[in-house]
Amino acid sequence: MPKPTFFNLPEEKRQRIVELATDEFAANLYHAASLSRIVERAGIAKGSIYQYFEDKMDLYIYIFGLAAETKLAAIQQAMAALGPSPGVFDILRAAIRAGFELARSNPKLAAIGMNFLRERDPAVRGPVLAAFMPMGEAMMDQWFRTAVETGEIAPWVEPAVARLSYTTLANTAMEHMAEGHMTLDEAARLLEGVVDVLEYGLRPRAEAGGGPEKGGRRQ
Amino acid sequence: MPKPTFFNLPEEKRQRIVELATDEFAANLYHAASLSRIVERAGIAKGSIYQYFEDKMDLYIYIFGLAAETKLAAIQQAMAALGPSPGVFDILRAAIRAGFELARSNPKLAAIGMNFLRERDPAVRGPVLAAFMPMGEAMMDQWFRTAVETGEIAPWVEPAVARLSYTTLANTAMEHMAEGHMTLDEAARLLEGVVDVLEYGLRPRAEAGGGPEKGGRRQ
Amino acid sequence: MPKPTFFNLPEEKRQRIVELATDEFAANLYHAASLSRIVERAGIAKGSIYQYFEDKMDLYIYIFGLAAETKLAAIQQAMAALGPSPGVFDILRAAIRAGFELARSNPKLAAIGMNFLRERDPAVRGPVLAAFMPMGEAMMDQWFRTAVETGEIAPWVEPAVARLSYTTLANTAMEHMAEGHMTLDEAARLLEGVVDVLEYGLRPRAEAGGGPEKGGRRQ
Amino acid sequence: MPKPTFFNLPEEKRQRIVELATDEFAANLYHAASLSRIVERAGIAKGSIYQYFEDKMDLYIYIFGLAAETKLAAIQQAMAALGPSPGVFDILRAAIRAGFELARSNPKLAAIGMNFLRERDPAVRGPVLAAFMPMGEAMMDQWFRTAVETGEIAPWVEPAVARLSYTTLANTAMEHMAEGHMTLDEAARLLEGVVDVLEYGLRPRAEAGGGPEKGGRRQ
DNA sequence: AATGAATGAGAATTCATTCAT
DNA sequence: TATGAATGAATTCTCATTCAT
Repeated sequence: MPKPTFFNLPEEKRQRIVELATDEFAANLYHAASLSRIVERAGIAKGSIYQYFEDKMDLYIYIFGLAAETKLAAIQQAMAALGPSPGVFDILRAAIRAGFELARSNPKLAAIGMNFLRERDPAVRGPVLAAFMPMGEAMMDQWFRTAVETGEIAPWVEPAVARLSYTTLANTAMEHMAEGHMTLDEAARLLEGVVDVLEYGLRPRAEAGGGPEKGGRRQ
Repeated sequence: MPKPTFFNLPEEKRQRIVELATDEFAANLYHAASLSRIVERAGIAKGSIYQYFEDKMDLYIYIFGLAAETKLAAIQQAMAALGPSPGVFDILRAAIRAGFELARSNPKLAAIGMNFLRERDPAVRGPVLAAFMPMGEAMMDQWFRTAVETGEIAPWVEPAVARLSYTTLANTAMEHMAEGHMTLDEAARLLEGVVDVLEYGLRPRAEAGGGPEKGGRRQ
Repeated sequence: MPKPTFFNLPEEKRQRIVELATDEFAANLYHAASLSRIVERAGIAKGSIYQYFEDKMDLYIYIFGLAAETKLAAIQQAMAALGPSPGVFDILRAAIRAGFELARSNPKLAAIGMNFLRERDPAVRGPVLAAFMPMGEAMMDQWFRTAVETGEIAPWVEPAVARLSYTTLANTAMEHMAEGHMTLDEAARLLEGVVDVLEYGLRPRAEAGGGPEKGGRRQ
Repeated sequence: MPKPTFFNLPEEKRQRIVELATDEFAANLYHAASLSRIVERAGIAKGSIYQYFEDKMDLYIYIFGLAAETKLAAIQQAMAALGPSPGVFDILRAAIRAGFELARSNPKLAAIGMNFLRERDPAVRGPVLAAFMPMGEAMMDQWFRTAVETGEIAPWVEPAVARLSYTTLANTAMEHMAEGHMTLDEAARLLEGVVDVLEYGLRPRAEAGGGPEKGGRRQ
């Protein structure tokens, strides 16, 4: 959490710091990101950043949070347009569109999220997950849990697993796109195609057994 | 490629170096891994590691190669047991089982592969891909291409995208497991479930249009 | 170019760093000069020198520039005393005297220039020449070009070659002196003698052919 | 001096070592030259070079000596063709031609000499000069001394200075050429032109005073 | 006599963090 | 509250030389 000092800063200066820190964490994983570069580009004193934030991690969590908030807001707005009690696959499609919209309008915010999903060091993942798990993972798990309850998807689908799969695939598609292998439109359509597949594959089937024959959780 | 010096080393010493380097690259992405730590733990002089390898990347590629070889061998053995001309989804299931088997018997080797999939720096990805692409990506792309030709999956499925999706999902599941959230059996069964879904979702359908050709929504 | 930090340093400290760096580059060619030694002698932390300069080359160019400026100022002052439109050989004699004056009053500054003339690595020569060519080589070439135009020296004398010869000879004489084989006065007189010879030898001659046009022998 | 071991080596192996060491010292000044590279390319064991030579300097002096011998032989052969009691300027021209001939036929040997003339570290210059001074400098000094005695050049010309000037100019021209700014022929002709200038400038003049007006040694 | 593995000092450079002003 | 200089440990890599086999 930033120190009070940070919020006493003139708006413009605070903005500049946020912006340049965002740039840095969008372009590099945590350890490769450099505080020195941030303060240098922001034109502030090296020591000042420690007046505003406890340390590098504190700054990172703050920046990550801003990106997460923005994305969450976009998703919730998209969901609000879906009407009452939308299906989980409609939610997913809406979330995808919202996510890609954000990636188009603000690629750096999106990059911060993508980078985090690549983060490996537990010393980095831990604090961030601790801070944001409820906001991200918990929300999605709820979607799937509901979908199972409403019978929209088969009962053998585990929420955490579905969420992880969706997240992973979405991130992969966005990176594939960010690396220039696809246009944003192609990536979005592709991912909606994946949802189609999931929708088709995950829905309860008429077959006896209530799940895929050879795998899945049958206990 | 290691220098000849390395292969002239007493078996035991060579083993120790491989093991400690494997530990290091299993626990850290490339840049976070430290040659200094490796030599320190191995109890050899700073300069000695450069008697064995050209540089850090040379060592990394060697260690990565050992992991890749082991994994490839396991996969090919599993495929050999499938009988003649197996379907792509049977291959995937076999590969998954083999991969998870390896992760059980040698979690560090598996971790090296998982870490690479998180690698972001092109200066790291590039040389490794150059060295191992034929062995990994090219092989998988071929599976999917064949499956399209044999009509096993729908023609709108792009090999590279399918491969990326599969790889990413498998990696995520393995990491999920490696972090202790699932037992190995659970993870394996889960992933086979995903393949079930894919098999069901990707196969050519009788409906008009034959699939999400543009990836668009059909509702 | 030094970083602003460097110029904010207390005068005394800045002086000490300049002095010790000058010592180091006066005593060693670029690659043999050691930043570690400089910081050690200066009693500052290893990392501090990078607060002041971008890198080793940045420091070297700065130190070289100080030496070059000093020498140039001395030469221009000497030239100013020559009266209007002096002949090229008068200029050379003045430059020699000024250079040797400098070598007497500040042998280390002179040594830096002499060392550069011994430098072989293009990675060292390149950046320095790029920064100082106009100040050094271009200026001298102009002297000789003018001298050809005014008919003071024969038209078959190429500016670049004349400049190179003069520079090399002057450098050799100064080094010879710096090594204690001659007194400064002896060296200066000697070099003026060389200029005499050149003046006599290079001037347009009455003989047919006007000089060694092809550089060939005439006997 | 090489150890006896070296001369017991099979001819071919000895040749290879000499050749590759020559390459290395032709391409780099002493400190930049790497024993490691030499033994690596020669395909001999690192330790072996220490069976043949005391240390790096011992090897360098040996290689330098071979180059010096070759050059000296070429010069003496050229001088032998001059007939009895040749003039000093004819000797110089012959020496120049011989030197450039050698640079054409064996650029590496020539490069070793050129590099030495750029050497700065007294720890390098010292031992080499001690070993070869009589062979090189003493010989040339004798030429000029004789020329003064025979009245061929003016008495105010000091042998050591004339030798240094000649050496320096010749080296500069050869380097200029080696860097591709001149063809070998152009360089040779240019240098003979310089000798012309020297011949013209250094010869005893009719003027009173017996030397150049403003400079020269008048004691 | 030959080998070649081992050594360790030394090189340049980067970094997050501290602290006196 | 802001500054920005100072820190020193850490990084990868190179080198001439030694020494047990």
